Amino acid sequence: MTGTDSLRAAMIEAAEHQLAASSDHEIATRAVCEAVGVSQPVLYRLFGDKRGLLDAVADHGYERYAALKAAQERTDDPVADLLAGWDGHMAFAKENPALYQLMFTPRPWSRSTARDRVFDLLVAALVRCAAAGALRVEPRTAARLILSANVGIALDHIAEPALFDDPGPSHRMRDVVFSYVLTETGVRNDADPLRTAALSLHAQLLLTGAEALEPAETALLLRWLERVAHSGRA
Amino acid sequence: MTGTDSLRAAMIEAAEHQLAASSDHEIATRAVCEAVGVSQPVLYRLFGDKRGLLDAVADHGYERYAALKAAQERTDDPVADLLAGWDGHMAFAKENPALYQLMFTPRPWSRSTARDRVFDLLVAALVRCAAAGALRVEPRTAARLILSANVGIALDHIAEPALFDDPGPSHRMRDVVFSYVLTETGVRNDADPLRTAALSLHAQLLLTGAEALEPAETALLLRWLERVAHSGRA
DNA sequence: CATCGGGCGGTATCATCGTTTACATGACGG
DNA sequence: CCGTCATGTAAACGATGATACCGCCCGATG
Repeated sequence: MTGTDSLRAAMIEAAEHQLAASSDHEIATRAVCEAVGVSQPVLYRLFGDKRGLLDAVADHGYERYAALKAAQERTDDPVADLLAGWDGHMAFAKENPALYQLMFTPRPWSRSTARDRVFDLLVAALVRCAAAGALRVEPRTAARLILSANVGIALDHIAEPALFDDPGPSHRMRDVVFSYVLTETGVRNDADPLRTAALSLHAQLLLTGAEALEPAETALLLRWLERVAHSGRA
Repeated sequence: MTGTDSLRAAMIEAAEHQLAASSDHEIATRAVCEAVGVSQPVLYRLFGDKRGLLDAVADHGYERYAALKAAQERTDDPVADLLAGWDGHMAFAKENPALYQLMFTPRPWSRSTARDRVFDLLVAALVRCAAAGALRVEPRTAARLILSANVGIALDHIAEPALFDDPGPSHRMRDVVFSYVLTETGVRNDADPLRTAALSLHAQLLLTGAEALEPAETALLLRWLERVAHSGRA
């Protein structure tokens, strides 16, 4: 029992290691077998297929993902947990790009449940938010929205890893989707609404002008709007 | 000249066709060569690599994508064009799942510019919106947000193609991200943009105030905003 | 206790794939 | 007329995913 199981685990770990080390996000069944000192038929006995091995690697990736989540979440503020969960998701993608794509990118004929289980994890966190009265839509609906958006920017960042250093896009996306999903009390909008409103009116004034104001008033208004718009920023 | 170019095109088309027909989203260089009646070295002469062929297929996919966009957009309402562009993107993903993943999923060592060019296309559409005063953030920032979200749900739908029949999640995501990116006038287009911008800033000033302005200045600004907001009204 | 049978792993091999080498042909310019 | 380049072919090489077949150990059974 434990013999074959530990062998399974060893092969999965070797496969995951080689996947992370490979430059083209691919693994060779031979190399995995050699790494654990067995022959290829044992791989096909244990996993049935190369795809079976990859599915197992993806599921094992979910275990690590879940462990990372369980280690950091569970404060008394479910909304804060949600935000931290988003950032943790991005960190996981940054540290395991190949494994991340294996887990969250559609693979034909895949039987891995990693993505579904991450979805369920997210639903659970959202249900806690709903219990706190912070959720505006159905948890599964919100989860689909959040997970898709999260995967979207994560893949964007993986394609251009330099972007991982700038939390701007990720946090922007995060706040956008959460501001829809959560109630007003739950929103942590670090984008200054006053500033955006001022910018919007500034643009509109430049475009169309305002007949209700004298030209001098409009000019002074524009300068005030600039001061408001640049107040909190560099 | 045209000979090699038409050969190139034929191989790309054959590769794209076989990619769409393959069950595992993979192609074989041999099969592509046989389909056009040439030997394998010509493939390596024309594309250098299998990856080169895939890059060419992805770029050709962009051509079809751009053609589809050019055929449908360009009304006089740039915001409506944006919404139609989102739906067109989803339709493209539904009809060409394998090609879509080739274009929008990160591939190591890929030199395809398909995704970047789609990004530029989106930026252009957003600049038209900004010229109409409907954009609240920088076009490139908005484009990154929109494209990532669009790719996110598109991949979600590709993983579970039954979801393509329900426009709910896609439109929800679309409205969420657009409601952040566009001004109020963009999502509810019949109102006077200047008036709504003034109303928005008025509300924000009442809520939070502006540290960049003196209290007297803020008071005068509020009265001006009221005049602007009620200018065109009955 | 002797024997049998089935899990468990190894050896050798196959089919296919991506890629390259070596060679053939045909056009074109000096 | 001949060399050079472009263009294409035939054949092969190494690596890969997958398999048919053989042996070994070990517990069950008479």
